[in-house]
Amino acid sequence: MKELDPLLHSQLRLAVMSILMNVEEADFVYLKEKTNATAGNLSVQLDKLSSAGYITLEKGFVGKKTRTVCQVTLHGRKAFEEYVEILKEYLNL
Amino acid sequence: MKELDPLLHSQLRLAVMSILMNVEEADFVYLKEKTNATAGNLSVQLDKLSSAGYITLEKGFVGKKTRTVCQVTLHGRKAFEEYVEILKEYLNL
DNA sequence: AAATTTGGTTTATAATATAAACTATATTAT
DNA sequence: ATAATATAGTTTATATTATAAACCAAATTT
Repeated sequence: MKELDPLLHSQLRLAVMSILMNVEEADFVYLKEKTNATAGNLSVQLDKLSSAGYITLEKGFVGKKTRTVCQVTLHGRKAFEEYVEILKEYLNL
Repeated sequence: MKELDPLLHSQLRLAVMSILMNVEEADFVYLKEKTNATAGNLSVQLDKLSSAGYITLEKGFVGKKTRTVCQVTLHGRKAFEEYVEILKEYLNL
């Protein structure tokens, strides 16, 4: 049996990636609401995805408020799709 | 987003359940080979699945050698199917 | 201007996965 | 016969991970 990418095989990171696969971009607040994660947890997991090159984090401002915008990269997209393929074998889909 | 059953959302336990969903029963040695897990890890994860009532463990003998036979329970089957349904939402399947 | 909210990050803790060490019996080689 | 190796696991220690709690800085409300 093939290994499931441990970076994606995590509840919250998978949820984030799943959302990002379907939108052009999403900001921290939106992801937090959608996933029901705490800010701390989300922050940590976004950093991991970013460090792996699966997403980009653009930390900017709206007026003087910070705004972190996330986007899935091509690399992240591929990893997600590969993960899905392997998972399908596990789930008999 | 719905929560993914943490008992199933684990590489090894998911692999075990996936195998057990497709066979009448499987023993420790078979599961170990199929999953490439170490004996220690497999032992621990089988106990967790068993404690949750997702599988049964029948520890018997073949001659004088121990043999642990595993089977998925109805409860386990339901949990697995529910898990798959929720996961599908994550994966857009 | 004090209190609260917003948008996060950092750090401490709890939970999990994993491997290493161990036990008991069985088999093989000397 | 007995020493060495293999088989079938379990127990325990450790590394990794996830999560929450505590914190920070700026903005908003009272």
